[in-house]
Amino acid sequence: MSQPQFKNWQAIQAEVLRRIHAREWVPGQTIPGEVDLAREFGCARATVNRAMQALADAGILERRRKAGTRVALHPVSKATVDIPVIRQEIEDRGATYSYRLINRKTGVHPLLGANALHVTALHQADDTPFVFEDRWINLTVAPDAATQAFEAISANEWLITHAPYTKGDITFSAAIATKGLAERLDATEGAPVFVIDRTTWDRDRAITIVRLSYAPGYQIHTMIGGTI
Amino acid sequence: MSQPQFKNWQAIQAEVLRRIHAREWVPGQTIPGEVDLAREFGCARATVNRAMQALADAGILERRRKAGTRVALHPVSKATVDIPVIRQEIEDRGATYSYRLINRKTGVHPLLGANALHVTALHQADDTPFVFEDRWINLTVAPDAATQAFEAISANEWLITHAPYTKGDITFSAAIATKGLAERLDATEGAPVFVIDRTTWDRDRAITIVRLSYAPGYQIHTMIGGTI
DNA sequence: TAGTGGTCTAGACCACCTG
DNA sequence: AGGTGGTCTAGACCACTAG
Repeated sequence: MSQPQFKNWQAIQAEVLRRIHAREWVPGQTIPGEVDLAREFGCARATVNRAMQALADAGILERRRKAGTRVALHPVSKATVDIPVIRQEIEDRGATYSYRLINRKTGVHPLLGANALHVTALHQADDTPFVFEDRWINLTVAPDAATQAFEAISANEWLITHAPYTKGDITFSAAIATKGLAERLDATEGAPVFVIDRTTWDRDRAITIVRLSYAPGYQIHTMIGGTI
Repeated sequence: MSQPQFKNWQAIQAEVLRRIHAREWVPGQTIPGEVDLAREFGCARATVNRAMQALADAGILERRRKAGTRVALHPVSKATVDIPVIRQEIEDRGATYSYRLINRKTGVHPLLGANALHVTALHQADDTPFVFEDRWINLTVAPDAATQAFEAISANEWLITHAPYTKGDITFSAAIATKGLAERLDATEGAPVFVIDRTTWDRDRAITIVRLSYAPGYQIHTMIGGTI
């Protein structure tokens, strides 16, 4: 038995990936079970399981009890996008962060109801407009927000420490700068604007709904398969 | 000992999340070690480890040997975006997919070198332009592409099964439809266009570089914390 | 209903890092 | 230098589901 030994799950993961890329295992094909692989690799089944679960999380493999493990037919690539706090996003670029509250008043929101707070603000990088924030906060869920001026600290930042969420919806889209938005962002009317709409929830109650309109030139960068 | 028992890692994960949301453990705070938690939860340390690793992957916790585990100070939310094959993306919307090759010729690309293939094509949903694909393929890495007409099958689809990649860079941005692009997409000049630039690699060799320009109205939707 | 992955356990050793 | 997380093991039982 001169079988090479694979003693940790990362090595097993790499070997499985190698076989897929070398077409020893092709998409759609069922690969050997964990017991067989453990024997072949000379390790415990739990170690194989660890490696295979990581690959299944990444979308490379599809696993089902009884049916076994198959190489994914449509490798729906999963890209992980980091959604940082705006302050940090600006400071990570080596720029100086500044914040300016534009408006703050209570009102009625179609989804959040009557007890809602509407806050608009501008985040700047080196005193240049970076992103315009248009936010509604549910005061029923986050009553403390009613006592916050949001002049020194942005709602973006305040909410993180005062109203943790359990889940959120995010939508990325492209839009055109309207006249009003163009003035806020110091851009020309009709310029392309990257827009992020986000709703965050505490269980089933919506905490806040925000639209972030980024100044022209903004990009979101991410990687795929980088960690595997 | 009337301690509630947490017998599986999901239950432990839920309990940890509960304590964070209930502010029993606040951001920045070091939480008890795995041995202590295992004793408290009445389970094995490996089970606690499983739960904590999942939370660390999600960005909720920060773990370091010797230093211990802390609640993340800046919960850099990680949103997972699925990047499906265009055909599937259209069919998932209940629309009929169709594809039309626009141009195909070899040429020189500044990054891929002289042995490159340039392919432009249009993907349609119910015969309406959906996304314009502008792609370069490295023929040194994927020589089989030279014999492919890309008339019946799109390069987007062909590459998946014929040139698996190990990693990729992705950039999302917003742009304005130029005159030429507007004609391709059956849109008006100056309309907002969502753009995805992607470069995929096989180890250190770039396989393909593609720009996908989506017809106005396109959105990418994703969730955050949905799986936790 | 039988086979496969999902998970737990108790113990062990190791790698890393902070103090 | 010592404490913490990272990982492996051998064995066991359970949950799901294809045939």
